[in-house]
Amino acid sequence: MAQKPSIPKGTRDFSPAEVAKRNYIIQNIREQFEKFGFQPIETPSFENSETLMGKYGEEGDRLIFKILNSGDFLKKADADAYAQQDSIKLTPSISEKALRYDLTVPFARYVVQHRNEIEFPFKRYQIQPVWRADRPQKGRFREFFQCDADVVGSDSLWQEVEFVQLYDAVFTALDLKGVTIKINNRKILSGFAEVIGESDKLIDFTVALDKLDKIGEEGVKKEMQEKGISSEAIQKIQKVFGLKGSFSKKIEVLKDILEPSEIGRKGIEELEFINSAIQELQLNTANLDLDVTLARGLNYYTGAIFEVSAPEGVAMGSIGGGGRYDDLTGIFGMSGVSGVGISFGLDRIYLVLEELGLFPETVARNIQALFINFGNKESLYCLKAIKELRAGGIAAELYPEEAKMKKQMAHANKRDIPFVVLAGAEEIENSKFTLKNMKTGEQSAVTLEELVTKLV
RNA sequence: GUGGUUGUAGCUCAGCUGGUUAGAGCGCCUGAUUGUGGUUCAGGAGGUCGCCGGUUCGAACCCGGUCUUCCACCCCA
Repeated sequence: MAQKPSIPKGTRDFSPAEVAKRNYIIQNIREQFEKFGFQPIETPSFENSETLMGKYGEEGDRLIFKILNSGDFLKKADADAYAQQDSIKLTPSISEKALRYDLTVPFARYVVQHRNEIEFPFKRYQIQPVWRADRPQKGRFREFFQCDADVVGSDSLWQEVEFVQLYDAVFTALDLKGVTIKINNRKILSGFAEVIGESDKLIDFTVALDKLDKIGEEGVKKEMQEKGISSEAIQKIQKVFGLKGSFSKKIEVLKDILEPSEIGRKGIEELEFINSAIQELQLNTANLDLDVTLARGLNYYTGAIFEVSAPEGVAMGSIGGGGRYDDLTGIFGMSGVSGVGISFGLDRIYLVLEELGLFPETVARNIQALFINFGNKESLYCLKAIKELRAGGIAAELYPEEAKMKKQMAHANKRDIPFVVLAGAEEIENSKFTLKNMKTGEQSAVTLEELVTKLV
């Protein structure tokens, strides 16, 4: 009969304490988003498959959760594909909907669909769960929250400058000091590929370069060679591997390397613009760093690429990412509209704050006082007081059963309720309440007015 | 999707090369204390050893499968 209940791989339940902490993060992010002028939208959990499929590359398609058609779906299945055991070919005929994989593509769809109602540039934020059929690991789930802020309809590089500041503002608000905002530019990467004469191998080249800190210089070169990039070509950008020092020092080296490439020079120009603005404006707690090995989201980023890593010493993948995509809405038939945006990984930020003990103690909402239940007459007397307290903004409740005193006290204790109020025959007679401080154990007889002032 | 890893009470973990009734600490429940919790003391409940199958006289332990956990690829928040 009773099967052991469980939840799917990579999903989680959240306890009241966990929800409180998650809300604390969301609240801070939302506050900053709104301060920067972003407005919230929400989109459905699932989209038409064709909206999502093919937007994240082949790998992405594999990781999209497909929803099986309702009804007798096999009747409409592609018989050929089924006979050939070709899952990829069969899928469109048995699944027409899929769970949202990220918030960017649904946003692009939203913009195109509502273009006549939207005032551009449009700054929207969106905080919703997304789903990926990935293999779970630490900080990697199959259902997780993204908190995105994007601007569409503005080519201005000031947007990038604003996003760097937004990252800084959020992590400062969360008291998470020392995060590194890594920035790169797709044009730099294109420049590299151009300089070595391998423009058609841009993706292979950058994917390999992205692994520099993981597999080292030799590993990267080896992988590049395996992808058909000659050692002479690699030699031309040898300096890239030794790139270090300040932002401007790296820029100087890049200028040298990318001199022959027009697109490369353009990338440098953009990075310099952003960096000098940030130098002038200053960041509160975050660091801005140029990282030419950064190559995420290459499928659509065309300009700036952002990634945020946790403070040093915390083993966690990136806690945020983003970038500029010049033709965000082109895939849905609305071309020439540029987008740029960033994302915060709520679940990972949670793990980092937890590890560093950065959640304030006050995140969990709790009642101020529990009234002990001595019976119906006493309960009514208490509820009148509780009504007053609530009207004054104080959270309070009555223990629902006329249980043993010990049980009621223990309940207050386990719930970490700071005060207990007792009102029995004697208190009622004197129009008083006995207020007990659960931490110190002190208790005193007070009037209703005193009760309100003491519990505020 | 590939390779590996983990799974014993609510929690953290013991359990000797397979051998009777599977243990500890913490937590939980009851009482000492029928208007006083957090301390103490006494007692108690709780496990188809992830699940299914196999080998064996006998399996928590060995084998296969499956689910789950974590890790490395891939990719990514």
